[in-house]
Amino acid sequence: MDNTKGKKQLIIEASIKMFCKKGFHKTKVSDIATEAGVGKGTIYEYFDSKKQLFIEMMEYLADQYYNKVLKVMNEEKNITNKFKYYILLEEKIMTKHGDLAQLFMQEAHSIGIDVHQIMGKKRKKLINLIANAIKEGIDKNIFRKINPYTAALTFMGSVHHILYSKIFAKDDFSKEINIEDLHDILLHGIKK
Amino acid sequence: MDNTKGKKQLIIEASIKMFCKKGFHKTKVSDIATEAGVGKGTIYEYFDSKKQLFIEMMEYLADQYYNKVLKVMNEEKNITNKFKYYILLEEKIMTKHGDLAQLFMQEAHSIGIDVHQIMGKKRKKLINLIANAIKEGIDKNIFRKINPYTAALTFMGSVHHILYSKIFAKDDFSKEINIEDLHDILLHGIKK
Amino acid sequence: MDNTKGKKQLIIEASIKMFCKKGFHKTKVSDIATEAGVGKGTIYEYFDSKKQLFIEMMEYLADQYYNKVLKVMNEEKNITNKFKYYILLEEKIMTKHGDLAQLFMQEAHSIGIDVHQIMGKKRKKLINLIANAIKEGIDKNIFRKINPYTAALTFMGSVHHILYSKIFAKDDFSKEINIEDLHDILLHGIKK
Amino acid sequence: MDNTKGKKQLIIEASIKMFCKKGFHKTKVSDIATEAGVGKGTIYEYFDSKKQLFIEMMEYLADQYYNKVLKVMNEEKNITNKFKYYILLEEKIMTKHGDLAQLFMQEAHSIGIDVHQIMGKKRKKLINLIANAIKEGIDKNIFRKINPYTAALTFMGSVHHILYSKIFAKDDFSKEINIEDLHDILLHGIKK
DNA sequence: GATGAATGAGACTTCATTCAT
DNA sequence: TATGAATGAAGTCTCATTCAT
Repeated sequence: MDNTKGKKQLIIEASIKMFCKKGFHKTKVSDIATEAGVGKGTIYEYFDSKKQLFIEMMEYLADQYYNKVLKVMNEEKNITNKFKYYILLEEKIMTKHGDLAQLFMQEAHSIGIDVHQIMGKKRKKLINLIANAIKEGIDKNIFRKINPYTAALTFMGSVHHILYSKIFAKDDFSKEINIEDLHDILLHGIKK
Repeated sequence: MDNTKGKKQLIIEASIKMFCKKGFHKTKVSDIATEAGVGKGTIYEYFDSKKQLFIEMMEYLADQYYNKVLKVMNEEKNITNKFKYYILLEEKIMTKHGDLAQLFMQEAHSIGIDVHQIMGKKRKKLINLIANAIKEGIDKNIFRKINPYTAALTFMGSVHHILYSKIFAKDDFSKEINIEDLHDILLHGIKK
Repeated sequence: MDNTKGKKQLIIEASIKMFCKKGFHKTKVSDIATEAGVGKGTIYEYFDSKKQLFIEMMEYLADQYYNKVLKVMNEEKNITNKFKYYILLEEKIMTKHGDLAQLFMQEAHSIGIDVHQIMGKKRKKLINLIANAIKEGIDKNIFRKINPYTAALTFMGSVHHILYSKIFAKDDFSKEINIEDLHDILLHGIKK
Repeated sequence: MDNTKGKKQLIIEASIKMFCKKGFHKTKVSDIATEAGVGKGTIYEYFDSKKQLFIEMMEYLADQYYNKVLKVMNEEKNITNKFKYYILLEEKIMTKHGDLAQLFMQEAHSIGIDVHQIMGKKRKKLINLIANAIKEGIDKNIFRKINPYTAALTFMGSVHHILYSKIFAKDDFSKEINIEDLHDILLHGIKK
């Protein structure tokens, strides 16, 4: 269990904790080593560089995230509920691991990672997941005939933005936002 | 003309260019100085530190952005068109200055700036602007009775996310997204 | 009065104040300019460099100091009293302007000034002053036949060292030192 | 042998050499590193800053100095000889390591170290050492009943000042000073 | 003469990475 | 395999000095 795989995992988990807390540049490799309870040199046994560790950590997180969404989308059969539960899942993730969401968006450029290249495929899979649910809704005549990708991106973007506001920005009005409203607006639109 | 205000402005504009191109950490103070055509020390005549320069630059950009949105919202009287033009404005901004949008979100945390504290007020004003337009739509019986803040945040989040996808992520399907669809979905919702 | 000579004097006096307070390296040329109420550039009208200003300031102080000792030595005719008053003068100077004494000793080396070359002549004059008083005492058969220069240096060194202890070091025992003891020991020696 | 203690010692010794030669401000950390034969970064493994290195170096030197004086005072039993040998020791130290003495007095203020706080205890011990020898002389009825602390400070001050003149100032008359005169004057006083 | 905005050389310090053990 | 002492490249910031006004 404490074999090679175990130690790599240990380091990744320590890096999640530290990178989330302080960001990429303010986290020292030695911080991660201390957090993981290994020597500084050991990190370089498993990862080529700090940057590479960051990339692998991002991929690991993206996988975890995708799997959670996948589970929700597969388990819930009612179309509109799928979207409701997706929103609830996002809320749960962001409340518990919101700093991860920030990490994803924030660091890539400044590190000089082409985040689109790395995360692209995973993101594509995720969007497809949502878009397929929308397609299904269209096919079942529950949804209007709209571009499912546009709709998926719209839906995801709205959810992220609002939850981000609600959880981080702490505007006075953000507090009053409730998940039902969000669900309602996204499903029914603004217009009468 | 080349007075104090002029030189400070010069440096801010050079910093926009460099920070956008390389991000905060990879941009050297000397890079900005060279770009601005001034000496390295001159930067420190006008700004206490690199971090402070970044903050002032962000505030400058936020003002510019707000003023553009304000203009659109004030000039267009037709409610649904307001939102259409808002989307078009965002598309224009992101196409031309998309790297700015990335800057905003990306660097703050890693620099150790409390971006919410700094940008909070400006963000609040912007959300109010959109929310007021929605309120107006509700009052005129054009929009459904929804929470205007939730709607505003939903709207803005969707627009950003989709445009970001369209312009940066360059997914195969993102390319096919068109502004009309976005406008349609946001106004009419997904459900029939 | 506010002519060239006046302004140079103004700068020297400001430099005394600032160099004493913060030392050579921590005093900025602009500090001195502000203190003198002139522009930074003006300093360079009167002095070639910060270092040169420091040297001229030292010479100015050395003159002042010498003149005070000279006055005491000339005015008091009683030989042993000359030494008593010399000690009292030193005490007064060190209490009021002790930071000057520190300046003299401290900065020269670190600035890269050959303090001995600069201050040498003035120091020589001062030692001669004391040595001559001792010679006079020897001639008048009041003092033992000792080397007057050794005695002068002994005398001056003791006075400085003790007053320094008393005024700056603030040892528990230094407080109890009194000027009469010092005078007594230097005049009568330690041995019975 | 080349263990942690050894390397720290190595750096301290290199710093003595360089600080003495050029003073605090003109000595670069890289100078010390080169002199010690280590990398620049290694200095910071052992010392928090250049200033801290200087302080630790001062403490090290003060200890060495105290131990030498202690040895002389303990080994010589004849009271008046103690003072003779003390003078000879000081002469030896100042001839060999006179630049150290300058360092002590010169740099502290300009660096912003409270030298009195740091060196206070060590200085106190040293003065006690000399004062105790004087007390012993008084008890044995060899010395007059004088304040032993005033006498100790007088004695030490004189010795330093004269040796400083002799060794550094190189006055014409300083050359002619001899140790016996100094010893004689300090023990017998000036007055008949 | 007087000014102070502009300058850029220079030094401290950090920290990712290496490598001998 | 695991380690952490050693390294040195790199970048921010300071401040004496200049020079156009």
